Order: sequence, then structure tokens, then C-alpha cells
Amino acid sequence: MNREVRVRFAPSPTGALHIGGVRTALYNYLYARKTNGKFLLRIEDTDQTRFVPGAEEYIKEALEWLGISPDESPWNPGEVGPYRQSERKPMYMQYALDLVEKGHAYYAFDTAEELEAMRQRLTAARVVSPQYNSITRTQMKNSLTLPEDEVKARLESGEPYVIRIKIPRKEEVRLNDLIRGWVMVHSSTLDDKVLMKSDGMPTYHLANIVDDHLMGITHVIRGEEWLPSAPLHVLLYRYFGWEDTMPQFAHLPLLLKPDGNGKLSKRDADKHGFPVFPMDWVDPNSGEKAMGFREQGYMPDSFLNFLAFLGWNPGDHREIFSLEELVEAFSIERIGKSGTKFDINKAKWYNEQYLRAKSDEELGAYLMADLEKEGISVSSEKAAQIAHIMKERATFSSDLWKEGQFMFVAPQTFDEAVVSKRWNNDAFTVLNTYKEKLSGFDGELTPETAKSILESAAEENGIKLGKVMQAVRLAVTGVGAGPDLMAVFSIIGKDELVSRIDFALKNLKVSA
RNA sequence: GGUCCGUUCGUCUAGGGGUUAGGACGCAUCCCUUUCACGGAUGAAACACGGGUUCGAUUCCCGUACGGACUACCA
Repeated sequence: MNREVRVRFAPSPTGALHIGGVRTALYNYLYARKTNGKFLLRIEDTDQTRFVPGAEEYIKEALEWLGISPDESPWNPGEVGPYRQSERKPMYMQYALDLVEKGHAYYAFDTAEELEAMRQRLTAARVVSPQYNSITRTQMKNSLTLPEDEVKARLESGEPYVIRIKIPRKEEVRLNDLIRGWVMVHSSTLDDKVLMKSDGMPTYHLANIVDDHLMGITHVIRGEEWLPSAPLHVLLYRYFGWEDTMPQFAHLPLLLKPDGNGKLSKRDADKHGFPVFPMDWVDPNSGEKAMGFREQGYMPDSFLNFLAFLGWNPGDHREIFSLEELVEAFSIERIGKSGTKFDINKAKWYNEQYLRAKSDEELGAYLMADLEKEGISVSSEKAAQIAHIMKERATFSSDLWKEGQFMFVAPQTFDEAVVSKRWNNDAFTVLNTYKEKLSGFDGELTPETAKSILESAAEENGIKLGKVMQAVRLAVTGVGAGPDLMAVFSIIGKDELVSRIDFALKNLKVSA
């Protein structure tokens, strides 16, 4: 059967979209594009108690920022909507009842206290895994143990109930994961998971099978944390009679902490000072803040490139991929099996690569925006010039301003270490001559003219330019390191240059 | 505890029965250079362990160890 590929990203609106979720979305997007299929987004909000306002908007904005927006979603619906499970609520009960009718599910009336008592009883009896299953259900209050008329009476009285799947006692459940191959689980280790909650909402397990089926999903690409419940899902497809159109599964490796072990979490972000969310997020309930890659200065294309390589690789030595190139190169077969430790250095490196590839004009525009906040105005030509000489040393576009402040603000202090090491009489003499020559110069101060004048100033005094170069830099910028000095001179202009040299000559003392 | 998944340089990974085990990030050294950076070159750095199978295993199989996920009327 050759169906159109339809994949989905199904986040829960319980907070900021985690980077692992973003990667899942990306892989789904890449696969859909690669196969000329459709990428859908479905909001899994069946747990009303965990709903967080703004979370859905966050998801939407994050995907838009990255340029991987879904083809069908709550805000851009296709023909299989609604795309929010809460809005699909009326659809689920009939499917649960269908299962009850077929004998694959049953009503259960146990209270939370009774369930807890059961678990304690089993734990006390040293039962390895205390769960609601083919053995224990015979001792609980459900439509399998209660007389038919009592079940009926309870249902009619409006007593709360759930619907549980009836897991067979002895059955081998197999699934062929696209990434992991055959996975086999014995049904005796599965429990009778709740399908319909007492509030009338389906659980994830029921909803995701019903929705994936109804939405024509062909491939389920999701995190590895779902692997243990995948056999349950296979069973559901079977009981519904949908096995022939059951999607193929691909369980992605987890994103791990950079140090030690375990899933990457917000704690790691706080601990190491790097983001794990695409964008800044303030939790509306707790007021807790989390930083985002976007606000830290990561660009969408570099972030995407970085993300794609967290668990996938093209099989050759290329590292830099545009979104289009990722689509072209992507395949599920090349996704790795093992968990991936998160390395922020690589993210930075990617950002540097992308930053350097940007045009001077584009980076100049970033710089101008930053300058505006500082109340400094500059022509776009000059901004582009500065971007040109600064971009080799920047990780983020914000570094253009942070690292290039001396272009706009004359130094008031000088790096002491450089002063004591480099500032001497020769430097003073050369700069003094340079200042005089500059004052008498009324041509355009280009990097070339700036340099030739400086060279003649050094020569006149019989001093080798190389000897005093760093002191010259110190005098004009206040520090011992930076981009090409003559370019800096040209950019700040003659008058500013002269006044800075003057200031330095008056304030810098030659140490004994 | 149980079930499932995993394990190649510090990190991301390529590879696959016979290789000098390749690349990238990071690190170190050198070169370039007016400094720093960029760039270039070089280097240190890995097949978890034990059994099989085999003429030969890092590669296949089985154990062990270690790690992880899951084990809710959460997704």
C-alpha cells in the first residue's frame, strides 16, 4: 500500500517546548519534506490539570522561528481536525466502548484509595511489579468481577468509572521499530492501562491511537521514552482492527545531560548557563524563567543544523547543512540508537560558522539594532564595515557590539597588563609624531593611509613599527587585542583617532 | 525490583570479520600575523569487560558490567 506519508508532532501544552521536543519536531518535518508528505501538529491536552496558558502559542512561535511550521495544525487546520485533543473529546468514548463490546476493555470502579491499597498489598506480598493486570483485576471492582446488573446500576447512578484495556495473559507482542529493529514484549509484563479517565477524557494511549488512525498517520517518530508503551499501542491497533494501516514506529534516542547521566533538563540549563529551550519562557504559574536559544543569540539555521546532528548524521564528513540540505540528506535509517549528550560548544561552533557566512550588510543590521538600544547611531555602511572586521571573532551577533564597543566609545582606562608590558618611550614618541602627522593630514583616512602615515612616523624616529604596534593599539582601544588596527582607525576616523591618541599620551605613564 | 533500550576518542559520530579504526567539536603545539581571532598544519585521544563462532573479531552470538527510559485516571 502506497499511502502519502503523514507524520505528526504531538506536544503537550504543559510549558516551554523542550529542545528534545524541538528535535522530534524537526525530524518529523524533515521526513515529511523528504518524502513529499505532510507534517501535522496535534496538541495533546487531554490532561486539563496540566494545561499551561501560553504553552501552545510558544510551540507555534518556536516552530515558526525555526521555519519548520506544520502543514496542518490547530491554527492551520487540514481536513482531519480538530487538532486539539480537548476539542476531539466527543470522539473517543465510542472507540473505548467498541473495545468494551469486543471484550478488549472493561469498566473499572476502583477508587484511588483502593488502587493504592492494592499496590501496597502486592508490595507487601513481594510481588515484583504491583500492577492492575490479568491477575489482580480479578480482585478489583470492575465489570469483569461485578455482576452485570450491578455494573449497569453503577453506570446509571453516575458513579465515576474508568475504562481499562484488558491485556491478554499470555501473548508475545512484537513491533518493528525503524530505528531499533524488532522489539518483543510479553503481555504478562503489561498492565491494564486506563483508556478513558473518570473525567471523560481519554488517556494519551487511547487518544494517540485513535487520532493517529483518524488523521492517517503513517509514521510515528517520537522520543525513546515511548518505547515501553509501544507494545500497548500495537495491541490497541490490533483490537480496533486497524493493524493493516498501523503507522511505522521510529523511537528517537534521548538527549542526555552534558555531565553525568540522565535526561537533559532545565536544571542542567541553570547549572551550566546554557539554554535548553528554543526561546525565553516565563512560567505563568511559578513565575520561573528559562532562557532560550533565540534570545541567547543563536540563529535559527545554525540551531537547526546543530539539532539535526544530535542523533543523526549524513554518513559523510559534511557538517554544515541548510534546512533544504538537511531535507535532502535526511533518512530515518541514519538516526543513531544511543542517547546523545548535549554539548553546547558544538552549538556555539555552528553559530560561529553561520555568523561568518552572513553578509556584512546583514550583520551590520544586527549591530545597528544593538547600537540603537545604546543610543548610538551609525550609518549602515559603517555598520557593515565593522561587521566585516568583527565577525571572525564573534560567536553571536550581539558580540559585534559587546566586543566592538571601542569603535564607538573611547577608552577611559587601559589594560594594566598591557600597559606595563608594552607602553614605553618609543611608543610615546611614535604616537606623538603620528598625532602631529594626522593633524596635518586632510585626505581620507583609509586603512592604507592610516598605515603609511604610522609607518613614516615610526621611521622618522628610527623605531621599528612592530615594536610599538601593540602599544598603539592599547592607546587607541584600551586593550591589547582586537581586529585589524588600521581598519579600526579608518572606521573611527581621523578626529577621533587624534583625540584618543592625545588622551593616551596625557594619561599613560611609562613605568620604570 | 521488573520490562525494554543502549554502550567506538572527553563530546557528537563514521566504519564494519583482516583498516595506520576516519571526521567534527574541544584541547595542545607550530605556521600565518601588528595583537587576539580566523585560517592552515601537526599532535594527544576510543572500539566497556568476559566467553564463544571464526584462520582472524572492534564488527556476529551469549553473558556480565555500566548507563538510560518506562513502571499514574501525565504525556
